[in-house]
Amino acid sequence: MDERVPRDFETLRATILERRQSLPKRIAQIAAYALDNPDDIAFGTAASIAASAGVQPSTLIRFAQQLGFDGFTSLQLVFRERLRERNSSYDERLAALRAKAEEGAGHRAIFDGFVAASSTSLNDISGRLNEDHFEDAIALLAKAETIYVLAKRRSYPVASYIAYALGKLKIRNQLIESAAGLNAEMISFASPRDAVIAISFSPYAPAAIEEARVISEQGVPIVAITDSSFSPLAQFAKVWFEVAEADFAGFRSLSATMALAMALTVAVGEKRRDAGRKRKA
Amino acid sequence: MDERVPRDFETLRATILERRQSLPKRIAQIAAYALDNPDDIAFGTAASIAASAGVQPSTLIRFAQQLGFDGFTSLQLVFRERLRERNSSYDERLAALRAKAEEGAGHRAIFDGFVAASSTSLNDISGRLNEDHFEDAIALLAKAETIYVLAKRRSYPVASYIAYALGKLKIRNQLIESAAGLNAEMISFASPRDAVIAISFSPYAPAAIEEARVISEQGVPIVAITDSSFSPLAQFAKVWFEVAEADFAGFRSLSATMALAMALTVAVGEKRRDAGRKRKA
DNA sequence: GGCAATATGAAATAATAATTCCAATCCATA
DNA sequence: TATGGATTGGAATTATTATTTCATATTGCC
Repeated sequence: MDERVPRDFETLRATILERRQSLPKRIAQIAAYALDNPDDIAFGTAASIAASAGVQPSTLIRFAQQLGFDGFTSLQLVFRERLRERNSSYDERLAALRAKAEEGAGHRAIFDGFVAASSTSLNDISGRLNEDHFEDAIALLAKAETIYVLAKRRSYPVASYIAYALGKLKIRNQLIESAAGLNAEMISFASPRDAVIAISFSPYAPAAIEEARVISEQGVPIVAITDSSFSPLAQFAKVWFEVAEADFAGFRSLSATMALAMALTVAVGEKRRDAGRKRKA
Repeated sequence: MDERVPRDFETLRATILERRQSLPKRIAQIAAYALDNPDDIAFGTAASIAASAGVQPSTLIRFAQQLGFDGFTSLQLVFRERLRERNSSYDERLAALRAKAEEGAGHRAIFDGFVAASSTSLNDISGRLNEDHFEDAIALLAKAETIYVLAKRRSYPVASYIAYALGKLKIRNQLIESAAGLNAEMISFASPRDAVIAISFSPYAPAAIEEARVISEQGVPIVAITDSSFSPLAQFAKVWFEVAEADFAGFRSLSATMALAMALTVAVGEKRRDAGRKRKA
């Protein structure tokens, strides 16, 4: 007990991670369990925790001792303290954030700001998603041969995630990228039997708008995700969604757009699976 | 024990308030204490709580019995459960949505699921961001000549957003992409005066890990965003963040990672501005 | 492959904590 | 103010739980 014993959870966590390599098998097992189920450690008895983790109570005590505690009980105190702090400070933290962000102080405030912006955006979209539009968009995309994904600059991350997800769902798709300068050719392959997911927010990237125009003139239906009815994207789209992302420090959140994009993608995948099943039956 | 015993904290609270008038003095005393210090009830022992409340342990037990519990222990369980639920209410909501989606309950459920997964992730990260690590990461990145951004597959959208934001903030950066197959060369330019933001989640893309290894061997400091202490990325990183993203329908949310990434980026921008101002003054 | 050091399992033991019991006190009512 | 019932305090008892111990197994090393 003369060594410096971790007194708060974060230190404890760090200590465990640091020593992980050198811990014996069973001790490592309980170490992993502790980090995964901190609540169980906080409330359980040595016997119950040991059983859940698949070890003997004595191992649990040895684990505590290796960390410098004099027994399981003192180790448990750290886990309990963590729960206490977490719950008591939540409301206070939220109030403090607003004040802090106002006076532009501290990096933590920046982080909290982005979290708040994301939460706000999610909260907002969950209340105003138009379900009819959503169904229309899914139907439209589900019958497409190839789904083209079109987005530039700020929206590009969303496009790349859609492309990734479509790929994982084995849905043919094409991300319209500008690297090789072959976008025009890529677009020219699109036919009315395909479909496009286009994403653009103010200030609308000119390239994205132009490509959307061209592709819609080829008769390819477009599902658009954009930020207002005045968006140039909306006029080219068969179906469009309005997503209002909150911003912080000059950067808008992408969380609502991401959530909508993922939902569209997965719903399309599901619809296709159902259609395939029906065709067989 | 045949009466209906309060099984959740809210019911218990209501019951206590209702009967408050008719309770004997000492019992009322412990009742007031319980509502004022629910955490103490959750964590303490009968003796310690009784002492804090200024009563005898036996009174505490009588109090529990008057409420219909068969002893202090069962009363305490309600207080403990309350602490647990505080943390897991989002999780439960998410679990309910997952179950719904499983049984094929409409496309709206899919959308709600992704929104819930994102909210959960944000909620989670806001409580467990390590501020010291955060500051370390900012300091490390702020003094880098070039910031390299490394992420593959699912994490790639985050990387592309970071690159976009760094660009807007006029911070020199290089996204390590695989399109042209020149990654090795790109990486070889990195020096210890640069820094890397690397992002990878289980199952870790082998290319990402390998590139992180090489670049760290060149002495370039790495800031990693990953999902567990067992991540191979963690071992190469100077600073690393654990982000637990909730998943839905097989796709994990990116919202927490995005929020952290944006906060890092903007904070680095701010730190550089401050440093520049100081130099001039 | 054999030996020492280390780790683990299981049961015995010690410690701690909950509960019960009974005498003392309080309080309302006659 | 006397009396019965309810309430309370505090110690005794019982239970639960943590810890220790020791025999057995495993691991690393020569």
